[in-house]
Amino acid sequence: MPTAAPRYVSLDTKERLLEAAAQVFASRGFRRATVREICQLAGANLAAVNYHFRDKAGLYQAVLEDTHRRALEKYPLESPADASSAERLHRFIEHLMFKLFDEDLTDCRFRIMAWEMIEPTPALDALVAKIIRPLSQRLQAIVRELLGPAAAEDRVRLCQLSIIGQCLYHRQGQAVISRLFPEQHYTPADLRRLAVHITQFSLLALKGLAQEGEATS
Amino acid sequence: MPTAAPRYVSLDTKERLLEAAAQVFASRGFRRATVREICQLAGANLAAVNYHFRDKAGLYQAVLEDTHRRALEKYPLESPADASSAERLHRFIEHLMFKLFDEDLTDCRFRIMAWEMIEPTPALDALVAKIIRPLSQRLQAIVRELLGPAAAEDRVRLCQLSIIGQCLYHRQGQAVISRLFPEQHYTPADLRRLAVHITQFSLLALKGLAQEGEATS
Amino acid sequence: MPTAAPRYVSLDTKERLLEAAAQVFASRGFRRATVREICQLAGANLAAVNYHFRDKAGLYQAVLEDTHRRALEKYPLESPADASSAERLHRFIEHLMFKLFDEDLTDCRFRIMAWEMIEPTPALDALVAKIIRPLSQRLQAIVRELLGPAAAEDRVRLCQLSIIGQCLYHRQGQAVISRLFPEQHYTPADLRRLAVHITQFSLLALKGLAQEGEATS
Amino acid sequence: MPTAAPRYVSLDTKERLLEAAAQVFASRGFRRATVREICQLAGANLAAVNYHFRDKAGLYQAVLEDTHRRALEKYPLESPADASSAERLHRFIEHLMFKLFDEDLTDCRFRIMAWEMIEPTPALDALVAKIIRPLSQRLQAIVRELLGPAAAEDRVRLCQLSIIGQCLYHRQGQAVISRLFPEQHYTPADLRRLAVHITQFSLLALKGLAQEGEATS
DNA sequence: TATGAATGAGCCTTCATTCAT
DNA sequence: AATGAATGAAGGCTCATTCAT
Repeated sequence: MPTAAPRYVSLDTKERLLEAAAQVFASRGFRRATVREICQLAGANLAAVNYHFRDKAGLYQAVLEDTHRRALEKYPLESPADASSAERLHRFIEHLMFKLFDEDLTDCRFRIMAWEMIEPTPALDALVAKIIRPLSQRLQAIVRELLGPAAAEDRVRLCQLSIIGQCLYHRQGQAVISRLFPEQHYTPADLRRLAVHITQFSLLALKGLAQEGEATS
Repeated sequence: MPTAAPRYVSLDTKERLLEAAAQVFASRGFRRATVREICQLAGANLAAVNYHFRDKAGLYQAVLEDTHRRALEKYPLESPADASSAERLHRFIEHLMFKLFDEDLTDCRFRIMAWEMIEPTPALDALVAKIIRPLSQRLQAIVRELLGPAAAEDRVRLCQLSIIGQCLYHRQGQAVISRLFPEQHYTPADLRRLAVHITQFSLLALKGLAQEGEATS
Repeated sequence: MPTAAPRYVSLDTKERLLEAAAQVFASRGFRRATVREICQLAGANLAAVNYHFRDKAGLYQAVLEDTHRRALEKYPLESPADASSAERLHRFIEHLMFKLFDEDLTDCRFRIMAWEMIEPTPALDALVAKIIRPLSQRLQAIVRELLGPAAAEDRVRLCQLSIIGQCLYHRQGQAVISRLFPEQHYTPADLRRLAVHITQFSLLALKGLAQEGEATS
Repeated sequence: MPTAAPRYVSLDTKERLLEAAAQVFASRGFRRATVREICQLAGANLAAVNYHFRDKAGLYQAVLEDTHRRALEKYPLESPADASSAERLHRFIEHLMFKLFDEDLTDCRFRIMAWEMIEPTPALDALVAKIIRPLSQRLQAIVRELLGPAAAEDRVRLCQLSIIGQCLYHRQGQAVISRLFPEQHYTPADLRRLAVHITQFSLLALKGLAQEGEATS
């Protein structure tokens, strides 16, 4: 009778690989990440990636799935429908900002997504379907509430893109921003302030557009 | 009767190389671009890059300089100080949007810059100094006018970033946007509409912030 | 019945590489030696050098260390302090001559050093520290004994260089020597004769200098 | 009637090339010298070498011939048979030492020869015939005079090699010598002192051997 | 006569992957 | 189940040389 207890021996390496890969993929993107660096960081053999995940691409896929699963466990789909739409917009933006600058990497989906935007891989379709579209729909609902039912579909979409754009630029444009404005930092306190600004900026714009819409109709 | 006009025959290879490089660098970034692909596209020998530009990095530098020079010829520095600040904001945004989506590649600086944001090269500092900072200062002046003299430095900066972010996202997030919103296109007409939206969105936000500022003081 | 003895099969490539590299480095020097030739001679893949030694430079380093280790095994540090200084000088010279012409390549350090003299690499400092300086000090002690305690530092040094020079020239000047004097060969017997000559030549000089020194003082 | 006067226009480039090549070949040897560096130093076009000398090898050949010709003009074959053999040995050694360390490069044959010893080129045979053998014969004559007529052919040859070896080592072993003995320099004064040492060392040895030879016979 | 331009061969290195235990 | 060893493809670069004026 073999040992009945499950053996977690080999999970170790696999898990370490996943963790190391998440880190490397998040900071370098898929293409610039090297299997070597990942294995080294994980203290694993160079061939371990191919053994456990068939492929560099397989590892990437696995990282995405793993991080998604973990994120769902950690942040169950919250839907505090009771809060005001303005409040919900603020929370959405703050959450996104913190994710984008989360050095902890327990959930690196957002940073990896930033890479996928620049150099998409075959994994992008799945990412969009599983992560981005749901987020987009939540944002869309908030924006629609704020614009009023009369707002055109186009208008809602463009506003949504305006909001997301403001957030993402701070992550993707960091190299430029830090050169233009060395005084701009990204401590948690800064991120909170930033979220407040973007929320305020967007709310004012949305309210203005809502009024214009009414006036027009 | 011999041709009196100078013959630019031998300039060809160098120019073809520059053009091909602009294209490849714009679509792949510096690191992923390969000298081989550039030479192949230009119909030139692999060693031609070394001969004419010393380096892959030298070629990159040359592309940036060449494209900058060409851009200055094509779009001389306009300064219609007579227009209203709102009008000037609109023109700034529209100009930026058209640049970001200029498939013509006579001026690929903006697309290359999008790459530099993600994986900066030593050329970034020069790019910031020569191209980005001047643009930033023009935008800053406009924003300050709209926010009023009482606005804090910080506020001006964040608003500027909010505006730029809205514009850039359409370029950098295209892979995601096209999946989320297949109906979103980027024809010249679309770009014009987009510029109008971003201008409107930002103006409303800026005006709102200006009023709040006054109320506070 | 499976073999109980450990199987060194997989050590082969690395060792073959070391051996081939020793041969090529000894005959071409570091710069002119090509990884290709080494790999071909070793029957190994071109990337094997990178795998096992990281670098061409790493392989070079490894060759030097390996050959040094092997040499120490083969010729343990002899210190027959009982012999006369003349006798010790003779042994020193003979040993050096044999090393310089050891075609066996189990110890190619001396031939590689001949290259390092011409085009030094970063490895030279270590070579001097580990191999040359100890030898030099042994020779210096012998020379000092023969010159007497009154001899100036300078004198000892120059005599040492005169002795080494006589030995090395036979190795480094071989291309010229074999053309000038086709009758000059380097069989073991010749080497022994050569060592006798150099010893005799140097002893006479040293004794003469010692007497002069006395006369002067 | 074309211009009768000879045109020295193009000689300039050719001469500059020869001079630059001498310098580069002397300091790097034939193989490590690059056409690029030579042309750059000469301020000439990259193709100039091939145009004027057909080949890198052709340029090398030309340098050797040119330098030889110049040397003959500058130092006509002196044969001061009146001086004592000891005196002539001293002059021979001092002359060689100065040549080996002549940074001026009007006559770089000796430094190039040092390279030919290490990595011979097809030019070596000619070098030996035209330069080295004559020198060798002069030295041989001096040595024979000092050893006396009874000395065996072998003995004369080995003594000759001992003398040359002492001289050459200072040039070829410089990388090692400067590490072992930082106090050893090669100013003209040092070279004179060095020549005195080597002469003294060798004379004592030769005299000793001459006496032994007499005693034996 | 002389040269800017172009070329092909070769070098070292890195990378993801596969093989053979 | 896991890994040390090995591999082929590709990348950037340098070099001596040739071509076309």
